[in-house]
Amino acid sequence: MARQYTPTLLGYVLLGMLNQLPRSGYDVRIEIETAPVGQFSSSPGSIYPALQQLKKNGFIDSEVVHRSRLKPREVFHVTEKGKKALRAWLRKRLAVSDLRDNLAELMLRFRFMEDTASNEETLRFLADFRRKAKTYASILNAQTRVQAESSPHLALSLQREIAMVKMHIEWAGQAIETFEEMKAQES
Amino acid sequence: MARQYTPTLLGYVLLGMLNQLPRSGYDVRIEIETAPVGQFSSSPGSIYPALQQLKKNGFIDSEVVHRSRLKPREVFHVTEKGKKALRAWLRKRLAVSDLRDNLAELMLRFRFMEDTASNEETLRFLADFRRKAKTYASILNAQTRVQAESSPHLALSLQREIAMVKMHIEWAGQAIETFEEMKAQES
DNA sequence: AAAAACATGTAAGCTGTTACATGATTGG
DNA sequence: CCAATCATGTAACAGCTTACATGTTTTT
Repeated sequence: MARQYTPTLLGYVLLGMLNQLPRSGYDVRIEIETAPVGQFSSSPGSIYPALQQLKKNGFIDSEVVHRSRLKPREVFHVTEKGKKALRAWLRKRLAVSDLRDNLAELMLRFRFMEDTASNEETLRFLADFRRKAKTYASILNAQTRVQAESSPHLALSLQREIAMVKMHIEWAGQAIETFEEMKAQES
Repeated sequence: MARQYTPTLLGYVLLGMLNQLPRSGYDVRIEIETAPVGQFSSSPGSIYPALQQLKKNGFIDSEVVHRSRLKPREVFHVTEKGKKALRAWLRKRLAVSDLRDNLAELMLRFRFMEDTASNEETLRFLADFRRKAKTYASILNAQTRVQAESSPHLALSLQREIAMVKMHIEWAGQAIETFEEMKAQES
């Protein structure tokens, strides 16, 4: 049995995009180029192999479409297996270190929740996010006390990091409010 | 003539660290592991080849040291060529898109300026940083007006991005103050 | 005597990048 | 008919990761 494959970040992004709307590789490239979803290259050498990989592993499937009379396009859509993988990615619990190292990925996850996750699930994500951010904030504050007076460069770097986490705690608070209101209106 | 090699981000970080203090590969690994400078792997397969590459291209050199009686260590130091490359990296002008895609690198540059750059140079960097951040902020504000009412996910993502840039503008302001005071005290 | 820490490396593999290559269709 | 756009791909390479491999010195 071939050992299991897990998509890369780019793979999940493609999964997320195709889950919004089935598309051709070309369409995906255009969107990544114009509405930068992350800092991914939109070059063919980047996108096409990634799509092939996803297809080979059964996360997406494709059908060839002759739209009017243009050259036939290969339109990809997410399979059940792909949807399952996407949902699992979106639901993954956060680590405190993600706040420092994987912010971009967390934000991508948040954005793709729009098409797959319930408001309840989004709220769970945001609550987890805020909690982990608070933990990280206290770690950083402890560091400030320890290093006390170091170089201005180091001190300012730490200050920036702290300001960053604080901002994210506030942001999460606002976001939670937004989604709680939406939940209230549902019932 | 071999086409010229430019260090990768990891390469510059190693250059910066060795510029602070000559070290062995092992010492570098330990520091990257314990005081995370970025999200680099501290594994030997990551660090040693990177050092070899820098050495091969004349950015660093090494001497074998028998410290007391431990196994001989290979201690690396930055050459003139390496220092020149490091300074060039630190001085590189910023692009607006760096604020979105390369924040981590910019902050690494700021930190390594401590050992190489004058306060004047640091101030130039910060001024450039703040200016580019303001440009980016106005771009984001324009986007807000355009998309107006979209999904809460997208709207909140954009809000977060804006809060982030604002925070960085303020941070740069503080940092500029700090370094201007230092400059004043110099004279 | 064994375990932990010191110290350095190699090999295989995956991703993603740039550059190259191809061909169809549409607009001027 | 020529250029631009549509559309898909391959090849070569760089960089990093994990896992493997090896041996020494110090501590227990």
